[in-house]
Amino acid sequence: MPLEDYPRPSVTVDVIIFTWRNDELEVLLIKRKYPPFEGMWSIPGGFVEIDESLESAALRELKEETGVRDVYLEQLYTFGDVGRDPRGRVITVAYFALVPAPLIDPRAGSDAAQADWWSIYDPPPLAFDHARILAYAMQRLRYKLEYTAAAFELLPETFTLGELQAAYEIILGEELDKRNFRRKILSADIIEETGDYQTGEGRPARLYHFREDAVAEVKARRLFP
Amino acid sequence: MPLEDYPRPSVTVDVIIFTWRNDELEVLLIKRKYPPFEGMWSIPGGFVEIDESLESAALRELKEETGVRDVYLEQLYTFGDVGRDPRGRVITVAYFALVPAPLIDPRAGSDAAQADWWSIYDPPPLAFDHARILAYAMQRLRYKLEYTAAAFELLPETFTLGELQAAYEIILGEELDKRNFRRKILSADIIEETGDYQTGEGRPARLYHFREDAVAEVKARRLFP
DNA sequence: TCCTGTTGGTGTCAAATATACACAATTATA
DNA sequence: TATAATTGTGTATATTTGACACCAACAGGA
Repeated sequence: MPLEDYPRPSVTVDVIIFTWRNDELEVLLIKRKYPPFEGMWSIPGGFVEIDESLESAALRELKEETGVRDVYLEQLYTFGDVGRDPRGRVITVAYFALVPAPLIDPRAGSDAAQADWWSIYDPPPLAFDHARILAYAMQRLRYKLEYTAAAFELLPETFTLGELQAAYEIILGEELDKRNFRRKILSADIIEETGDYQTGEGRPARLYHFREDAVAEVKARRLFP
Repeated sequence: MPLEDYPRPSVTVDVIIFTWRNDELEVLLIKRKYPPFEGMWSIPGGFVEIDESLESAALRELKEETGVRDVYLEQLYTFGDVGRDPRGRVITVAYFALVPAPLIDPRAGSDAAQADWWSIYDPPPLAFDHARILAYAMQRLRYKLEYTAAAFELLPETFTLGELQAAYEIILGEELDKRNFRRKILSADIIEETGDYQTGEGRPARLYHFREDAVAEVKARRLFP
């Protein structure tokens, strides 16, 4: 049973990268340089080569298009509707990742595609069915935050409890009680004080950092009811 | 940017079908009639045609190979490692479904492939990387049961609380307290008494049925801690 | 027919967890 | 130095979970 006898779907990978920036949730998008959808924004991605795994392809595309490397990818969903790409039948395996914004300079992509962060709440029109993929990724992110402490992966290395709570509230879309939030996070034993303080308007806030040795454990743990 | 210029991966769909039969969890497998892995058992599936969606392909293959139709499929994961199929580069999108055993006669497949139920706890050696896919599906099923009331989808139309609890216990791999289990299930308001009883050894047991109008609601709800 | 084995069905109390809620402490800035 | 803004803290109540033991109803065999 040969494999190349009749027309078959092509396969791409797309990677949704979220971060926390400017007090809101943002996503990394690239501006398309070629047709179709030339000049429109889209989720970074590209075709899977014959000799690379899906995850390798996702990491390669990400590096080529955005300069981003060394991120932890999680498979999101595979979108395969017939009409989703005007070039022909293309099935895309979507991945997503959470990264701290300061680690990434979107303009470092080696093929100089224009890449930039966009607010999740005010994204540009997107190519293909990428708006749908983005919506699905958002839903998954909310789900993930409800069940785990994943928000740390979005924040910078040190952060205050106020910032952490703000991130949870915006992503989950509901207000949380300050005292209950702090108690839950602190008793979960996944962050530690750095000893430093962040100053600004109002009383200075303690800075915390995520306990890296708790990553694996935390990823499986349920934090919010 | 043409789509057919260089070698690309092929795409298949595989469908893991679980049911509850003979007081255990079973999975539907088919015996391969052609190489590779001729004569070995495998998860039903096949190539995605150019003009059908992934889910359509999954339903079609399922009907062709097992006679099973009208099941609700959920996308599981996409497996795309380079060496997983000896015929060449094949990426497979795996789906899974929960069905009540009595609804299905595995031998009704139109191309007369041999299809049969196998215990999850004693499966035959499987072709390709299907053992891995099956293990992943099992994990997902357990996860699903922990978080929702999905076990109903496996049982026949009417069932006793004893049967329901037994299914949960075997799938989750732990014993549950009878009184607490009943309290939780009944207070969740997702099953109703039929009014009939099932007789047998010991005191007759009330029969219940799942409240179909609660399906959507229940799928999102968390039942076990 | 009655004894026995087997499975079905029920309530309570204690512990753990979640929720609601208000004010003093510390700084920047006007 | 007064004011505005933000951080940081404890307790009481309600809800949920977990542990636990006995009687009820039937089948089958003595």
